[in-house]
Amino acid sequence: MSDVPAVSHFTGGTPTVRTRFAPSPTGQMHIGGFRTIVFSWLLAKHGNGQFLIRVEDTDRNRMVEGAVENLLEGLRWMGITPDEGPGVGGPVGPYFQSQRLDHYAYYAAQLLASGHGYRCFCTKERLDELRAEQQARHLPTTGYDRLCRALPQEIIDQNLREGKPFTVRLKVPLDGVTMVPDILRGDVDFQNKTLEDVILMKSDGYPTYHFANVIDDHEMGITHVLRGDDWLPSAPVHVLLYRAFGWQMPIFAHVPNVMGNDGKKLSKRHGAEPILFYRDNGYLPEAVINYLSLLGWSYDDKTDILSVDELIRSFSLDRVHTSGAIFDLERLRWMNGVYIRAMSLEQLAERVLPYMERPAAEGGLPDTIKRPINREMLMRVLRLDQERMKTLADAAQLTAFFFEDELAYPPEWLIGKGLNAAQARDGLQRAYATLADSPEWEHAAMEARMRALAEELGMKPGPLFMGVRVAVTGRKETPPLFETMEVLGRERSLARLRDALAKLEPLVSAAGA
RNA sequence: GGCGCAUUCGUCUAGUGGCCUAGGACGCCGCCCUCUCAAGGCGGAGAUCACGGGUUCGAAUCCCGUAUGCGCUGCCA
Repeated sequence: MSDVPAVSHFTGGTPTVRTRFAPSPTGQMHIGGFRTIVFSWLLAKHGNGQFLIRVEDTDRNRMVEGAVENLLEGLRWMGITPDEGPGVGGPVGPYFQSQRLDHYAYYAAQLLASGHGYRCFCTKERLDELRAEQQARHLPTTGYDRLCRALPQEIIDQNLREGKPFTVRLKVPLDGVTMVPDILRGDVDFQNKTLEDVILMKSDGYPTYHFANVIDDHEMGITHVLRGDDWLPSAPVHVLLYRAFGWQMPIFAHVPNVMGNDGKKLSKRHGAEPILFYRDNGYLPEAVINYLSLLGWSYDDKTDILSVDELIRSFSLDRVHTSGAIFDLERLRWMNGVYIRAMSLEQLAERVLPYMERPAAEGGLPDTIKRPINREMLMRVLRLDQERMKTLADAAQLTAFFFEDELAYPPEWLIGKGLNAAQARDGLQRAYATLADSPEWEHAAMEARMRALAEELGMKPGPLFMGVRVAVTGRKETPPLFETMEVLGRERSLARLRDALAKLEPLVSAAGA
């Protein structure tokens, strides 16, 4: 226990920025956590440094299967590649705290020896009772009553001989002030008497967050600790620990939390979707990063679209502010649309294809449509629908009629505004004839002929076109009609018009009767 | 209850003593474009800068107090 563990302290030559994100694998990461990841990553990359992942798996009861893989998958999707961490390794590993137990034991012993820590033999039961009583009496100070802080050595020895389990607590100064230097908020002072003798080592030999994070950040050469501001209240404990070890502190930046619509910290309960939800729903990682980067940070007073390169180039802590931000899905959707519109058709086709080809139950095209989707056809379709998409997942709904064989829609839709059934039928009939006669299946020519037809019939183009639109697409909202028909092709368009005529006939009879 | 942090349009934000009768963006509304829906263009509503006191010739910006919100108060992280 007293041997120095085989650590490789970070000894990177030139001064550099090293940041980390330290998730505990207790569930799915949501977008709030990823905002902190984005900040940490951008800061590291901006400073030409490293960003690492360290898994804080010190709570054996709350471990969730697959949580680490899930996080890694989210990172991969976002295009954020940790320089060190699970899966990639690195010079200061291991990057799982459960594999660093010897480090914590070593430093715990050191703390015990130096008198900065002490063994606590109190049972969980006693602590629970203590807490219950404190709460019942509404005492101004809660927390451990420091019973074991001054245990006589004989008792300690005896307890040890008897094999009584113990925790190691930090011996917090009883008075004075501990200052937490936070680069975003300035110095935050805490009266030591309001601090608790927190547990550093649990009785199972695992460290608590307070202990492990300090040791690991030190050993891993972390220069900037970015974490949610919910950590600020326990930061003085960490400061005390750095001081007890005589280590230089990293720069602390307690970034504001991301909140849900209700103004409360984002959590599973507040509609905080796991990050992969956004992937599955057709959001682009570059848009998500852009959006997230602007939650608590800003570039200037007018810029809101920034590429990852631009973000890396311009990100800095002094433009991070300190109040919480509510996650606004509408704004993300808008931004996602901006990115979609900026893509080339080839890129868009490439990226949208997997979304369209997945099963209908997962949001893809109707299962009756054969996969794979014809690439060339897809590009022609996407040219028309690109500006109508907010997410990649929208494509299936938007474009399905281009690929379907049978259209289903209420026949009444075929009757344009201000028309009766017979007029609509006649218009459709003439439209069919006109289009069937078109020597070339080209949108401008078709439009010219159809406008002439409208004039001849004494109809407004709008209602006439609407009937054709519904006939050909089964929708009331589509891309420009004639370009749509051009893409759809002569045969299919005319066939759909014939079907529409058949559907309309009963309505005409009904109206006449 | 104790401790801490925060507080500019509904939302994200700009603003670090005079350029602010507070700017941009999302959303909303209207107009234009137009065969529908989008996209785009133009315009509009929307913030007495939480409130109250100071400091100052001058405050969203500095100080104090209050209120409200959020967070922490676990052998969770």
